[in-house]
Amino acid sequence: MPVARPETSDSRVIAHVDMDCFYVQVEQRQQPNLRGQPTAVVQYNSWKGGGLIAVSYEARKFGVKRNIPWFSSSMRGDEAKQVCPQIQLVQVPVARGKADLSIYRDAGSEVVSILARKGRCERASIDEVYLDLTDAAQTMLAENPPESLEVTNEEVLKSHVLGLSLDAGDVKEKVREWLHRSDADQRDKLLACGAHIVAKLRLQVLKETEFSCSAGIAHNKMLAKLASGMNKPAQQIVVPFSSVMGLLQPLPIKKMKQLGGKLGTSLQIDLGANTVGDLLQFSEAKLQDHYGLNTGTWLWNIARGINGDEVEGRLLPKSHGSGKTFPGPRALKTIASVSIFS
DNA sequence: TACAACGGCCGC
DNA sequence: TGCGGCCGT
Repeated sequence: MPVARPETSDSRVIAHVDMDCFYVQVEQRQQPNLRGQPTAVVQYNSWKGGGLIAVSYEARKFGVKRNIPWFSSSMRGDEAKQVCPQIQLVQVPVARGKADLSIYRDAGSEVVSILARKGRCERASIDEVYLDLTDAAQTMLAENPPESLEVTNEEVLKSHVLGLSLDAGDVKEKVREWLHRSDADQRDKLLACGAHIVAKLRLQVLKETEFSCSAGIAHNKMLAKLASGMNKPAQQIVVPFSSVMGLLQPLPIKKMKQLGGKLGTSLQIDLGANTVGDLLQFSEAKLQDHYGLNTGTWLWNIARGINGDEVEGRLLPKSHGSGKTFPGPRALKTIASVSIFS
């Protein structure tokens, strides 16, 4: 059996790119008069003004909230009008009697085609992309490391660095310091390169598509995804190794991807674990007893910020036309998450 | 409170 | 392989 790389020394560079209120941005590009205005995209407007599926940040200031209409309704078009009378409501196109999201899917493809210039892309949803920048970051570190850059892209200096103390002094200067440290851990240097690359990519996306996005840069998909949502819109954040436990420890268990449902509830009720940090006290065997080998190991790992999931390289949201089936992306995933014990 | 969705993933 | 449960959008 080949020796597996311990996940605890994971030095990949993974970005999670999250488009900002994407459906709204797509409509605002089409109708520039909507830019800067409180705007929401609704589908099925016949019942109480339609369900909100995207809300601009201007509208959010008025308390307009996104709503998953087919799931415990909270706010619909009529209600949005009440709290924000000037809100612009745009309807999702309808084809064959159903909401047709294809214009948004196509707009997402524009973004992916730009991101894919720098690394392997996985479309996680209509408006979210994972990007594996390991190779690009290693190349940059070898050939053009941040510490030797003569001119630094201003955008990367707007990055957030999780755990960086910002009590006093010039924030931008502290970020510059962190990004350009020559004595940093090698893994942090790779993340710094990732931050530079992502900053440029986000500018390029803005230039070519007019869409803004937010991003998280970390050593695995789980952490990158957690981070990308922390500062929206139009911002990015890096998660250094040293900040991982501080991020996870107080995090409510239900906020973790895959733990928002019944499994998360069971962890709270059956194990009394309300934060990710609470999971640390349970042995792997104990978690496996409760939830099976795979899930138990997965839980033990994520509590420690370990996640071996690969960026899969799916550029298209659906697999139509290719009759080709391949054996097992699943097997790989299982091996990755168990490998630290071998 | 359901009402009007859909795709990916997983285990059986 | 197909189906149902689960999960997130």
